[in-house]
Parts: sequence; C-alpha cells; structure tokens
Amino acid sequence: MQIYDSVQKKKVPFEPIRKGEASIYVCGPTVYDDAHLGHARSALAFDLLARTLKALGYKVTMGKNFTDIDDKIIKKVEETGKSLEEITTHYIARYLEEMDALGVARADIEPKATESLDAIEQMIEKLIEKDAAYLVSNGDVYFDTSKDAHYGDISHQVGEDEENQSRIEHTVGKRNPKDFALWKACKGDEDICFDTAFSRGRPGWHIECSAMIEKHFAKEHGNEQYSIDIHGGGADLLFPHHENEAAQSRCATGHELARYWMHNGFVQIGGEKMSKSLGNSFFLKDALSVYDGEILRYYLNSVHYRNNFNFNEEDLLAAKKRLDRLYRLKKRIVPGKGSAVNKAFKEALLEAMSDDLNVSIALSVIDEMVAKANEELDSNPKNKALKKETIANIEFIETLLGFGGKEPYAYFQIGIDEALKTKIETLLSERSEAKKAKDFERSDAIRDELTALGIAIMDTAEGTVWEKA
RNA sequence: GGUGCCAUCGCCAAGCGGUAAGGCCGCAGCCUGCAAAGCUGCUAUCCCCGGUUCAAAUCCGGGUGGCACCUCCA
Repeated sequence: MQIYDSVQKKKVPFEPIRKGEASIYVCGPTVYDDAHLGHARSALAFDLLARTLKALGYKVTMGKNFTDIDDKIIKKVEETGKSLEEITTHYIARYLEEMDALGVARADIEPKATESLDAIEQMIEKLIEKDAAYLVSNGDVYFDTSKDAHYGDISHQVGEDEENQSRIEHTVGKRNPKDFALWKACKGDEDICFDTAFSRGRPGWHIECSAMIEKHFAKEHGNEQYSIDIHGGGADLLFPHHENEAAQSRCATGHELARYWMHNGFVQIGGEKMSKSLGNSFFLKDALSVYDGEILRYYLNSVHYRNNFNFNEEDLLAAKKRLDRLYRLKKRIVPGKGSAVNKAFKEALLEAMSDDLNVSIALSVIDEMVAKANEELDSNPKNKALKKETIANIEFIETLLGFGGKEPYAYFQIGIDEALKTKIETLLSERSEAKKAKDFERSDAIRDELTALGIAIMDTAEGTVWEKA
C-alpha cells in the first residue's frame, strides 16, 4: 500500500506501527450546523482508505471525533436559546444519519470533546509542567511555539516573515505571536465553562484532537514513536490545526502524533471553495433530498481524494449513468448466489486502490468488467458460471468501494410509490397485449405515457423492464 | 507579501521518462416492429516558450492562467 503523506509531500509505502494493524484518526465536524458536501467528501475519502486497508488484510481502527465545544457552538447557543447539548446531539445525529446514507461505515471510536475533558486537562497540565505552555493573567493558557523545535514541520508554513505575524492577533501576555490558545478562560457570565486546576474555562480547538487521540488511541495502537498510524482531514486543516496538534502532542508525550498525514481536497462550486463566507455552501441534506446517497457516494469518490472536486449536476448525472451500467448488469445476473471473485479483477482493483486510492483506475477496471460480462451474456445469456462470478465480483466492489450492493430493481425504482408502481405495471401489461396484437400505435402511445411519467422502459428477452428515468 | 497545489478530447478524469486508461456527450453499425438497454467501431499528442535525454504529458528553467493555505473551516 502506497499513501501520499502530506508532510513528506510524496507517496510512501504504508508501514504500520503494529504489524497487520492500522489506526486512523480523522478530524470530524464541529457540530453547530448541518454537514455540507465537503464533510461528505472527507468522510468518504477516509472511508475508502479504511475499506482498502481492510481488504488488504489490516485490522483497521477508525476514529472520528465530534468537536462539541467550540465558539461557534456557543454562538449558536446564544442565538437559539437552546442548550449546548441539545444543539450538539441534534447535529451529531443528523451527521451520522447522512453519513449512513452515503454508505460511510461508522467509526470504531467516536470521541467527543465533552467526554474527553479529563484528557484535555491532563495534557495541558503536562505542557505547563514542561513549560511548553503558560497561563496568562486572564486565565487563558497558551502553547509556547518557541519551545517546539519542530514547529512548522507539518505545514512547512512557519516562517519568520513579519508581514505574516502582523496578521495574527496580539493578545496580552502572549510570548510569541504564533502561540495559540490551549484553554480559553471564562470571561464574565458564560455558562459553558469547566473547572480545572489552572482556570475555569473551555478547551481550545487544537488540544481537543490531541487529547482525544491520546485518550482513545495511543495506548492500544501506538508505540514509543507514534500515537497513531494515519491522521487525516481536509486540506484546510493542515495549518494551523494539524501543525498545532502535532506540536502539542510532541511536547506533551515526547513522541510524534502520527506516522502519516493525509489530506483531502475541497469540494468547490463553480471553481471556488465551498464555504459559508462565500455563500455557496451546499448542504448534504439538500443533495440527499434530490439524489440517492449511493449516487452521491459514487460521484464524490470518483475523483482522486487529493484533487479539488468541482461539484456540478451534469457531472453527477454522468456519474449516475456510469453506476446505472453496473446495476443493469446486475439485473441480468440476479438473483443467484455468487461463486468466487475473478482473481484478475480482484487484483486489478486492489492494485489500483493500493496506489494511494487510485479510484479512477478502479472505476475503469469495473467498467471493463461490466462491458465484458455484458458482451458474454449477449452471446450466451445462460452462462451460469459467468453469472455467479459476476455476482461475486459485484459483491467485492461493494465491500471495497461501497456501492453496487442494492437490489437492482430497488436501485432503479427509488422514490416510486406503490400507487405509481401499480399504474406502471398495468400500463406495461396493456402494452404487451398491444404488442402481441401488433398494435404498435397503441404500444408506442403507452410508452410515451410512461415517458411522461418519468419512466424508461426496455424490452429484454425476459420481458419488459422499467426504470425511473 | 509568504507557502503550496493544479493546467490532458466538447465535459469529468487516469497517467509518476518509453511513445495518451475509463466514463458522459457525439457519429456509424449490430440487435429491435420502432425505441430503450446492451455490444462493436470511430473521435486528443497533453496551456505557451526554452532545456536535459536515444526517448518527456511525464524531469529542469521561464512564462501565462486557475485554486488553496497563511484567520473559523472537511
């Protein structure tokens, strides 16, 4: 397995800390709003990584956190009058629901900041002890970036330029402009505060992840050099979030946080990063209300995870058509039991995915398998061995890539209610009567009627089948 | 201002020094009562200019054009 390490800036062989195991921690969402397409892409990318490692035989432990204490959540509390818990549980549930729809496997560990306050406090205390962190007069605790000789190794982005420094807010008592808050003391009557040995307040964003990794991963998955194998997240987290995480952990534990760092590219709309400030966010829930989760999954995963992804509906439609082809093949071979996966097919897929998740190649391997199977079924529709092998092939696609698992008729008939279904069936039997009587005018009229209903039909050797167009 | 990423057929997108995968769209054919579906065939020399090499989309230098990070962000 080769993965691209964004710190070394190149593809490197994946060598796990513990033989046969792989621990992955991905930065999850801050739960103050609905998930957007970017959250989906990140989740999908690392889901693919986990699936690939599993298929290669690794015992994978996946962790994804929920940041449930944060300034933005507190702002939401103030705006809505709801409690912090009400807000975070709501968005966490929504997030998980939507990820389920995309076929993203649940993480093995889903830590929350609110459940990791003990670890956060411990880590900060340790940093203060080592003088890598300091308490200022208002109760804030800052990390002293000058105490970490390797600060900047992750993002390569920490220079001495004055221009840059001038952009960073100077807070009273900070030793260095780049020092960042580990703990924010309560100012006034804020009620979302926690008591600690150093002050009453709440954790900063960066320390949450470091502490959660130490609490939930390091003991079981790390060694004396690294806490986890792979740390992932969106490319925008590289700096400062991951730089700061790495620095804190290094200073607190004496070893590196992660052996590899992987970052996914953005989802863009019209060539620009999707973001709240640009007003071009696309919520996952809105996409899911129009498109099936499986199609969104296929589409969002069809571009290499490191590239930026320019979202648009035409491309999504093209992706859907490509997935349709797989399901049409599945229609031809189902029902039945699978035999063994075609060896060459399986190897080709694994080889593609082992190369830093080269999905494009994997998808082309699938396209070729589909075309070849269709060709053979055209010449010999009763080829049982081929059918069984193809069933197994598609099952393998499902485990490795997470699509193709649906019952094909269900796939093509999503969103069609029973009443419409009955109507379609009635029209279709009327049409076959007409066809039998060679009343083609009538049968074509029925087909037009179905087209108007958004239904496409196709006559096969086994009879007429229909799909939602 | 600093730091990166990217530029391949109408569109999406592989390629990682050895002579351009795959999909969508389009065209032609087979099949079909006609369609649809499926199958077959056809469709690019890789932003520009230099250089290295027997050989470059792939490496180096210089342009041009996009995008991102440096501030909360997947």
